[in-house]
Amino acid sequence: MDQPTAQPPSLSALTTYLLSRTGKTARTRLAERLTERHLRLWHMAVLAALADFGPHAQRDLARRLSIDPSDTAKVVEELGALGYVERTRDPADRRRVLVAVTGTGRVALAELQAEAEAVQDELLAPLTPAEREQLAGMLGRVLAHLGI
Amino acid sequence: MDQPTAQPPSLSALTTYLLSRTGKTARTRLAERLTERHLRLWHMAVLAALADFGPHAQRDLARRLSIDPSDTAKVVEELGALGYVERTRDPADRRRVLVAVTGTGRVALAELQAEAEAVQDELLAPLTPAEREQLAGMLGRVLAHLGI
DNA sequence: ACCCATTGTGGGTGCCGACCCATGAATTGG
DNA sequence: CCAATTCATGGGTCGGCACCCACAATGGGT
Repeated sequence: MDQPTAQPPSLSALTTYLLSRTGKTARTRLAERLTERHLRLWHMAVLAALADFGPHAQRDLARRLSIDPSDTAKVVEELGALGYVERTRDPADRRRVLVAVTGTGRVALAELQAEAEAVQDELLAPLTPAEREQLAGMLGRVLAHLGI
Repeated sequence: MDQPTAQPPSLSALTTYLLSRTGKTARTRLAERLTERHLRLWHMAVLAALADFGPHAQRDLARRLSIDPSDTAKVVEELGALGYVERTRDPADRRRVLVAVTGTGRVALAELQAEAEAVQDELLAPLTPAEREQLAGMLGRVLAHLGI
């Protein structure tokens, strides 16, 4: 019966591996919930950036999130079709397109954040609240150190 | 000049996001080093499983690592071409192919583990040794709880 | 007025991971 | 001994992500 399903210890000993693995399931589970809404992770990131920092020229959006400008255009186009963002030509520099989140967009973002928190509760179930804070703090420091 | 590059706080507040992000860079950096050796992550996982648990029928390998059997065949084939594993028909059940790691394979695996540890040092640089232990412990518990 | 840089956009490529199906060889169960 | 099952394998699909180039519109500098 019981098929041996344990993971190789020589992998489990590597924090690189543990990080990659937990990160992947986090990403996958969140992505699944976004897919139900016909969105991908970049859509959420763009919405968040606009909500947090206000309207952006599309170029700046790309730079901030380090996405390819060409891909940014596609994501913004899709968000526009859903009514989550508005695009207007910058009157001062008519090359630029100013992207701003709409009310609908803010509502959608709030829902997405709720989804993310739900995933987080699933995932971090075995950790105490104090540990979750520690974890978040350490990950934050790691990312900060990477200049991300 | 200074382009605003800060990440949206409403994302950074989500541990799901932090996990996904750190996990991704961990995965990416390790994958880069593997690519230099014309390998991918699954190759390393298969080698590790064979080294830790001894020879496997290909099917069991697939079940243990939850890869598609078809993909397993391809990975094993590539490892075989490099001389890292040996495949022999199981005389007891000639449908099965027994896969075993070779001496060369063990050497290669050791090198890959060293690479992984190097990545780990890069990544976790801002953490104290005690914190790294905590981190590894927490991630281990999270994965265990997921039944992975 | 002219050249050059910037911006947005469309189109395309390549890689990877996950998946699925069909087939042939071998084994097992009734 | 026949039918159903298991295994390995080759082939293909699909979505996501990152990247790149070309082009058209616009703006800035001199």
